Amino acid sequence: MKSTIKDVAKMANVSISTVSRVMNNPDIVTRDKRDKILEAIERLNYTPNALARGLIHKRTQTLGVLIPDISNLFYAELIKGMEDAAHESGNNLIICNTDNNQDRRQSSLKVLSEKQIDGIIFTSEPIFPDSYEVFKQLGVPIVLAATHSLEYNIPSVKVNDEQAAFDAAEYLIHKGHHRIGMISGSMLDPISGLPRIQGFLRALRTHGIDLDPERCIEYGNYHFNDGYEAVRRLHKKFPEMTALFATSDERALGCISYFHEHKIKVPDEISVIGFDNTRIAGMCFPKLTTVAQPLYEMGELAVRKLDRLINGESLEELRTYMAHWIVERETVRDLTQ
Amino acid sequence: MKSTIKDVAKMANVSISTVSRVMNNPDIVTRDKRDKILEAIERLNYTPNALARGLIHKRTQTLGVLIPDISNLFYAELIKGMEDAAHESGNNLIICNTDNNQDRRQSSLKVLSEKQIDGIIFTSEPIFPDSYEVFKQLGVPIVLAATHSLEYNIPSVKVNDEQAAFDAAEYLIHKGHHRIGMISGSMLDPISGLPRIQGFLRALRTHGIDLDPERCIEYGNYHFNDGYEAVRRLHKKFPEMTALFATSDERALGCISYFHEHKIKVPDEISVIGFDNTRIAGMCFPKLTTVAQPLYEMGELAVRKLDRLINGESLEELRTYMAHWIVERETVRDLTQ
DNA sequence: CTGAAAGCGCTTACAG
DNA sequence: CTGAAAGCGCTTACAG
Repeated sequence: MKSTIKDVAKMANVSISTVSRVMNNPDIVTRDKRDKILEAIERLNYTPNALARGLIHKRTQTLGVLIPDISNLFYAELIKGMEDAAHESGNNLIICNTDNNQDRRQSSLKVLSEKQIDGIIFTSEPIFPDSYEVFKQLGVPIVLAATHSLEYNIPSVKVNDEQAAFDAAEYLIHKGHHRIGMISGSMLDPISGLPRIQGFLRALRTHGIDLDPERCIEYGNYHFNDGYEAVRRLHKKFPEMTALFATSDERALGCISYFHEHKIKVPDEISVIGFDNTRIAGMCFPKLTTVAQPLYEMGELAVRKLDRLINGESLEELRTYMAHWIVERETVRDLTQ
Repeated sequence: MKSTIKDVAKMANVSISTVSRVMNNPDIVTRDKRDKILEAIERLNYTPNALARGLIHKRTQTLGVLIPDISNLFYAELIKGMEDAAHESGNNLIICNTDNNQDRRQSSLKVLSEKQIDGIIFTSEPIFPDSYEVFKQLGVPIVLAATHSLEYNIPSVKVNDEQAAFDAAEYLIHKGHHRIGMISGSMLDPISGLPRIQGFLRALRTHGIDLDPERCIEYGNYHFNDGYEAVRRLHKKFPEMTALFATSDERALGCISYFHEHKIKVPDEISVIGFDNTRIAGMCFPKLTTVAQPLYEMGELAVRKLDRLINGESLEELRTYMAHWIVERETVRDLTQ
C-alpha cells in the first residue's frame, strides 16, 4: 500500500540505488533520470521509510523526554520550548509521563532505548545511583532539564534554586517584611527542596533576621491543595507572619485561596511570592508576584545541548544555570512606605 | 556498542533464529538453550532493536499526536489521558506542536508518516478538505479528539458543544439571569465557535429571552488577554448584563480580571461561567463555575479508539460525544433567592 | 554516472 | 526443536 523505493525505481526504470541517490545526493545523477525519478516519487506519493534509514544510519531523529507529571502546568512551557527546538533541528519528541513512579520511569527508558532514540531529556527529578546506571546502559546522550546532578557529570539546564530562593526572600525583606514564612517541598528533595530552603535561610541570616526554621517553614507537595493545607498549618504556628514565600505558583495559589477563605487580605495583611511564573501567575487574583524561571528557554536549550551531544560536538558548559528574575505583580505589599 | 541478536547468538552458541524465538515464542525452544540464551541476553544487556522489528511487522507501537498549542492548559489533561492509555496498550506518543500553522501541521504529518507511526490523533482543529486529503494519503487510522467532522467519516471524541453551551446559558437563566453576555470564539470556527453560539442562543430563545446577538456576544481568541479585551468591548455595549458566559476558562479569567480592575464584583455584580474545567478553574479567586469537559477521559478514549482501529477492530461508535457537566463554584450568583 | 551486492537487525516460513 | 535463507526498505562502498 505505501509505496517503496522499489516502486519508484520500477516506474522510473532505474535501480533503487539511483532513486536513493536523488533523495540523498541529487546532484550526482543525470538531470534526465533525476526528473523521471522525481516525477515517479510525486506520482506514487513516495515517502522514505525512516525505520530503514534509521537502521542504517543509527540515527532516528527522535528524542525521548521523561516528565514526572505532564498535567502540571510547569511542563507546558518547558515542553513547548523543547518542541520548538526539536522541530528546528529536525527532531521529534517522544514524551513519556512517568507518573513519579520508578517502574514506569525504568520501563519508559527501556522502550525508548529499543526505539533507538538518539538522546534523552530527563526532567525535574533527582538522579539516584540506580537511575545513573540505567542512563549509562542506554548508551545515548542525556541532558537534564530543571534538575541537575552534582555527583555525576551529566549536562543540565536549570535555574540556580538556592540563589533564586535567596532573591525571593531578600525581595520580601527589602519590602520591609521580617516575619516571613515559607511553604516548601521536602528537605529530602535535593533539587527544588533543600536548596530553596537554604537560600531562604541565607537571606534571613544575611539580613540579621532571627527566625526559627521549625516555626517559619512548612512542607507540602507541589499541588494547589498541598499549598492550601500547608499554609493552614503554618498560619497556626506562625500567625504573625506578614509575608510568605511559596516555592511554586500552584502552592502559592493554594495559600492565597486559604487566605481568601479566612478573610485575610492579600497583600494588605499578608504578602505572597510564588515560584516558576507559570501562566496562571498572571491570570489569578490578585496577580501573583513570583520568581520567574525561563521555562521555554530551558526546554529549548536542553534540546539544543542534546542535539549538540548527539552530533558529537562538545558543550561549552556542562551545567548551565539560567538567569531567574522576579516578576512584580500584585501580591506583595511594600511595608517601607 | 549496543549488542545485537548476533552477539547473543554467538555467546549462547546458537543461531539468531533461536534467539529470536526465545524473545517471541519461548516455549518452542528447549529449556537448556533457552536458559543459555536468557543468560546471554542478561549479560550483554541485550534489548531488541525496534526499528528492525518495525520494518518487518509494519507496526511501530508509536502514535502521532498533533496539538495546536501545547502551552495551553487545555491540553495538559488531554495529553495525560492519552499518555496513560498509550502506556496501557504498549504505545508511545510522538507529540507535535503545530503552532496553529498549516505548514508545520503538514510537515509534522509527513515526518510522522515517514517514521511509520501506526496512527494519528488530531486535536481541536476543524478538518478542511486539504487536511482530509493528506489524512487519506497517510494510510493510517486517524482519530479526532476535541474536534469532529460532519463531512467526513472520521472517528472522533468530543463533547456536544451546542448542548454544553445551551446548558451553561440555561444554568444562568435558572439562576435568575436574563441579561446574559457571551464571550465566544469566532463564528467561523465550526468546532468551538459557532456551535456554542447556537447553543447559547437556543437557550435564550427557549426561555423567551429577547436579546440581540450583535449586542450580547463579543468575540475573541482563546487566551487570557483576548478574554480581557473582549469583555471590555462587551461591557461597553451591553453594560446592563448580569451574567457572562465565556467559552473557555482562560477567557473567563481574563473577564474576571477585567472586572476586578474595574471594581465590578464577581459574582455580586456580575456572574461568570467558564468552559473546560481546566485545573485553574479551581485555583483562582473567586473559584470559577464552569462547564466541565472530561478532558482526561477524552484523551484516553481517543487513544483506545485509535488502538482498536490499528488492530483492525471496528468501533461501536464513529463519533462519540462525551457527557459534560457543570461544576458549581463561586462565580455565579443566584438571583432567585 | 549507475547498477549489483552487501548489510543494518530483526522475523518467519522452509527444511531437516 | 533448530538453522540457513529470504526479506522488511533502505544506503553505500565497489565495480564498471
